[in-house]
Amino acid sequence: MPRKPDYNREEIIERARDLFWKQGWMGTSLKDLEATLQMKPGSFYAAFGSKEALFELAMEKYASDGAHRLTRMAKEIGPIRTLQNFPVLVVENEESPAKACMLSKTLLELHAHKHPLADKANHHLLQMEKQFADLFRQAQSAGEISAARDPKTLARRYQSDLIGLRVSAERQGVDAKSIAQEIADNLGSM
Amino acid sequence: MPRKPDYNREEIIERARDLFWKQGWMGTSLKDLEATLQMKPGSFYAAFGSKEALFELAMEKYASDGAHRLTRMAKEIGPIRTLQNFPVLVVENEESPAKACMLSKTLLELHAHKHPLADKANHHLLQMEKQFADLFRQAQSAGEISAARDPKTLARRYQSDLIGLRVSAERQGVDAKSIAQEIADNLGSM
DNA sequence: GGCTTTCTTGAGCGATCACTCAAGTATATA
DNA sequence: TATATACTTGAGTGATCGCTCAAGAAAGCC
Repeated sequence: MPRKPDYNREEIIERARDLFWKQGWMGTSLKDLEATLQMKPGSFYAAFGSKEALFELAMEKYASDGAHRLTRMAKEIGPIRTLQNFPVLVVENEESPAKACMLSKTLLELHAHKHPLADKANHHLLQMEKQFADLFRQAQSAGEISAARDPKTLARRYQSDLIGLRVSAERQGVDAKSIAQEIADNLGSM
Repeated sequence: MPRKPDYNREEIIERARDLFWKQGWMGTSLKDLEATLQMKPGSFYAAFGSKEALFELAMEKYASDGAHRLTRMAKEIGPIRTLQNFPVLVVENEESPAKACMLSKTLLELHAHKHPLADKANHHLLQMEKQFADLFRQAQSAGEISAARDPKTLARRYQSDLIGLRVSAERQGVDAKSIAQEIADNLGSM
């Protein structure tokens, strides 16, 4: 009977993700969203309920897309090369809205305010860490790196370095590709 | 002839620094500042001119205090132990307004908006990097670490790792002290 | 075509933003 | 003590914040 929405919901969420990723939570106003998503306030609130609800969807999309990309890479080139290539790819990607990780940015911006979105960002980061640990475990099983060290410890350090790399990549006058290459090289000699 | 201010300017800047450091630029309103600094808007604007001007002073204080602390440490315990201890100290300090670096936070928050404060944060980060490079150079001269690698490259990587560490320390459920210890240990075997 | 149902539109809500300024108050000099 | 010179106060500025809702437009079913 009724009318269907004029927009593609998934595409809207992706555009919102890119805008939030780039500008942050407080740095993105509803005017910004209206312009980028081509939606008037009424449609926006009918579709998503609130700015916060959309941010949550955007962050989930960010996290799950990242997880899928990692899984796909691991299938294609194996765990150790995935771990080595990932930092380089992230830094080299000229199309992404920002070099820095959206989850880190959200955490840093909202942690002090005890905003629920900060906890959700942390949750996604923990999931990512688990995925890294899995890849290290697989690399050890395949004999690609030494089995002496705890994969969870390796993942924790790897993620921390990756976060630092991605913040550095956001800076001007810093050769982030070199840092990424160093991280990759370090993994090669373990 | 005139009346003197009721407040100590340096102390006010320190309190502003702590609040901005914790809550960020957009996350800190003038109401917040009025409450924390115990200043009414009129006094505030007479003393500092704008929120932005005070943030800049706060960031300068943050940077110069950090630089002095590093210099002092290097005099007391030498360059390599300074580089090793610094990450551990930063993570263990329970009194600091936030674990993450104020400069990184400012950069991430304001870079996309091309806000002048983002450039100033980057400038201070570059100064810090230079100081780290100096410490690596001193450590090489003293024979404490191998002279094979470029001190600037070492500093760049060190700072990137430090930034990652400090973001990680802001998270819940992450053992940042272990990461800090790993960074320190790595420097020991170079 | 008429009816129902949903979507879109955009003016406008109260709250809060960074900031201003006229009036009042305190202090050092004369 | 009188006066000049800041400094402090806080109500109030226009702009923008996230968000609401009544009215109009479009599409599926009879």
